[in-house]
Amino acid sequence: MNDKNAAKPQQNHSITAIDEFDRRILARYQHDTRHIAQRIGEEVGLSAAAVQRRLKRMRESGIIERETATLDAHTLGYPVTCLVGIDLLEERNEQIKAFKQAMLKQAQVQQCYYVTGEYDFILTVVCRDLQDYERFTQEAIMTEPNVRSFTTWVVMDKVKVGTALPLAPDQTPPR
Amino acid sequence: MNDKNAAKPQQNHSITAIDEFDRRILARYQHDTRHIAQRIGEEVGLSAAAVQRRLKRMRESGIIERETATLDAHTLGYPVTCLVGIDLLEERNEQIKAFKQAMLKQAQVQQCYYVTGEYDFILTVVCRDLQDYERFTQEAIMTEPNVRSFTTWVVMDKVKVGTALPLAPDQTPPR
DNA sequence: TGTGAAAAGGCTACACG
DNA sequence: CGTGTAGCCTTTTCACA
Repeated sequence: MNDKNAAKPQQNHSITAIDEFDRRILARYQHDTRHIAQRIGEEVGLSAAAVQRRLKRMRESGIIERETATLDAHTLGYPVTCLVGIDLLEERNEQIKAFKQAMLKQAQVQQCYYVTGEYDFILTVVCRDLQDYERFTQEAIMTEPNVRSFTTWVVMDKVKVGTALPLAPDQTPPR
Repeated sequence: MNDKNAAKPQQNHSITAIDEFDRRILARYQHDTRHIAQRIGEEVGLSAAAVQRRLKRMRESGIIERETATLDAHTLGYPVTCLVGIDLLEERNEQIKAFKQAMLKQAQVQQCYYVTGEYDFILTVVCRDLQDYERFTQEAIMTEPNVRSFTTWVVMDKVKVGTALPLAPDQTPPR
């Protein structure tokens, strides 16, 4: 049992049961996966083994989707981040699907949302400089036959990043 | 009572030196922090100990900023994600700073970018439903005295999430 | 679920190239 | 100077109550 990169054909939404302990575990673990089970256990009032069991179960059930490291984009050569709003010519299923596939293949595209409203897609793109961004738009965006227009917002400050969910319905003290 | 992660007295942003081994380690580790050092070592041609040392060094130097878990927002009660473009009335330093602080306090705000162009800020917000989003806008956005207007894009599909950087897999001649 | 033992992985000291 | 090896320590996992 190794990589299960295969598509998940089903999502056990209804079967997945989360209790208050799980929430309190996740509230800590999502911020720092190196936060060890023993300490989480002390904080939530459970043994380390119980915390491990719950983490394992939540990984298998898909509640924990992945565990990743956030790197310093600046030091690694990508000091510039741009958000891009894209308007397509035709919003037919084929076209949408094709554009999604194209974005998945672009390594510089960090995020890609298919949205309602003024634009069809909104991207987050990292680049080495603005010249690199221009090259990206020419090679990845403007070559897409279905793009009507796009708008760029250059990020001046990443005020908040990450995806920590609000899991704190309460800070009920144990005991 | 062991050595805790003491505060980092210095951050060598500019002096940090990364070689090809580090890049190849990060290329794997950033996608999956449970990818153990021994296997990384086999893949990049280093011993497990060397991989550990390099990971530790990169944590301390700040190249690895944090290690987090991405959770299933849908199952955890936040099935709706909205992107929000915000236009401020005054772009003075005080106002900008105040708005940033306000967004940092909002747990539902996953991401917040201060950008150039058509908007001043672009947010990613998770919510329980559209009614919850409306409440959010009323309580978190419209109460901010400096907001001129805002636009909402509702996410229909998270085509791509996460922040994995393009780390030249094997071919990065010093350029 | 908690407990305690076994297994696995991470961390460090030391010698080598 | 960084690596590999070996050994220790921590963390996770498993069997059982």
